[in-house]
Amino acid sequence: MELQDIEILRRVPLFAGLDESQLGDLLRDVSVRDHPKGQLLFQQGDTADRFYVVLGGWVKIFRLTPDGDEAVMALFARGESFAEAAMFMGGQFPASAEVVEQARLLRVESRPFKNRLHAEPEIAVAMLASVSLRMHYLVGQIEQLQVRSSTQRVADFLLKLCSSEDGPTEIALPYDKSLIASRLGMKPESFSRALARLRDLGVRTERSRVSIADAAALAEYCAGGSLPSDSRSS
Amino acid sequence: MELQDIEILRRVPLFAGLDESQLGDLLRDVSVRDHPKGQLLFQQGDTADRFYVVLGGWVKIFRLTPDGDEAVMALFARGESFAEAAMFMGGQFPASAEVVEQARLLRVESRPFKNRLHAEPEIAVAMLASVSLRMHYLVGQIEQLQVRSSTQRVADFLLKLCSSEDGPTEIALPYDKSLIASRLGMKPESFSRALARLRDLGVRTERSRVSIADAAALAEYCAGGSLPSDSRSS
DNA sequence: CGGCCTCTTTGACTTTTATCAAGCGCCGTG
DNA sequence: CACGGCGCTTGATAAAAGTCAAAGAGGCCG
Repeated sequence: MELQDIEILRRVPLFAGLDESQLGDLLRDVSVRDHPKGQLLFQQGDTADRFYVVLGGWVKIFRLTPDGDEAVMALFARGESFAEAAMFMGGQFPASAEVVEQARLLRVESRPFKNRLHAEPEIAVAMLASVSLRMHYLVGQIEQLQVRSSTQRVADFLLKLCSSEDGPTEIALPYDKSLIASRLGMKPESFSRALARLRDLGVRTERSRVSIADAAALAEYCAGGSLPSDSRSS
Repeated sequence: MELQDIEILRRVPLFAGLDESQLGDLLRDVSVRDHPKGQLLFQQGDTADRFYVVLGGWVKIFRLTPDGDEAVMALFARGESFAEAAMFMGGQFPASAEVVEQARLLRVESRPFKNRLHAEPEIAVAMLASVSLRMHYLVGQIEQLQVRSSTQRVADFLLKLCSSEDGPTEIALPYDKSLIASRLGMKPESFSRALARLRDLGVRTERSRVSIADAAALAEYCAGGSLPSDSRSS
């Protein structure tokens, strides 16, 4: 468990509201491990006795259709937790999870975690606080879908992918572009065009490799900046 | 506390995951009251020692700007809870709340509620379960903004307003149309046009009164149906 | 009663994204 | 190595919603 990991944990809604000592207590019972691409974390029907937080890499949640091919239900990236709802409920995992790209995961076991909540109900209350807050925020976002343009969403996605460094980077798309497009709520065509528009900001793509010349410029664009070709600026 | 109230409570994320007896335990410490329009529930800065669930009517959350006029931050309708994040955190309300339209509210006091969570941590775990589940759902909705059209959102809004009866109804808009539009994430012009489009489905509007000839038709349209004028159907 | 102000509606136009269609390139297989 | 499939890109077009502008409708106040 490294310092950088803690910073990421603080951004996970479940843990965001905990104070130093509460977080420390919880972390006594968890493990952090790196997982190779392709590893199966759990399968649909397994006992939901744990949940995970992604510290790096990618994990996909999927189910197998009767036809035998898989339906990807969700993709989780750094800073996101998954399977905690199943764990809290205490049944079985409703889907399977597989590491899509070499991933660093925090694993929280149900037993010690729930024991901790019983011993320190304040932790549960703090979690409810931050999760409630986050939920209201999300509901507001949904109702006012005044969100960002598709190009901004793609830029945001790329930024989350490269390890939050400012300089030039090269990253690998963890998945088919059409799947990424659907995760970002747009059609593959729109995704492709968005990438093309970002070329003006120093984003080159070749196959599944993307090179980013200036992450800071991307970040500024996400935050409301305009594309270089846009003549009008505020 | 009437049977109908319980049904609504079951739809509130915080309570959705509780079993019969857990919910019963919690309800021992709450009160249900009808509030007249205009009543101030709490003011920014008050101690956050309670939260509410809307069983009927409307409540607005607002702050006063330095200029003296109010900025509405949120509107809550039946089936929504508010101020629980502030209560869990235990500080002060960050904004004020006022009854916009004669409202029936469930009021939950912090002290007995938190005592209950301490006594039965299982309740906290169940709440975390359903809130987590809901959060994942919301995140999915946000990422894939393939949501519904603005007209469908308006239809949905109207349905939530009329007390879920099928027959013809007449309802009063609780607020300026431009404010409702912003709550629904669209411009006032789009809201107006959406209402115009719904006329084909038996929705008449006159001032702030809206009459719905056939709620079932509206519901079907929300669920993916098409407008009568749409020639193509699936 | 008249004038003004705000909210609402309507119209014309622009922007954004989906849709339809075609073409390109990589890659595995025969 | 040619073929065919599949994913990706690109172009043209259409639908949806935002923007700008102006007109209509109530309500409030003098």
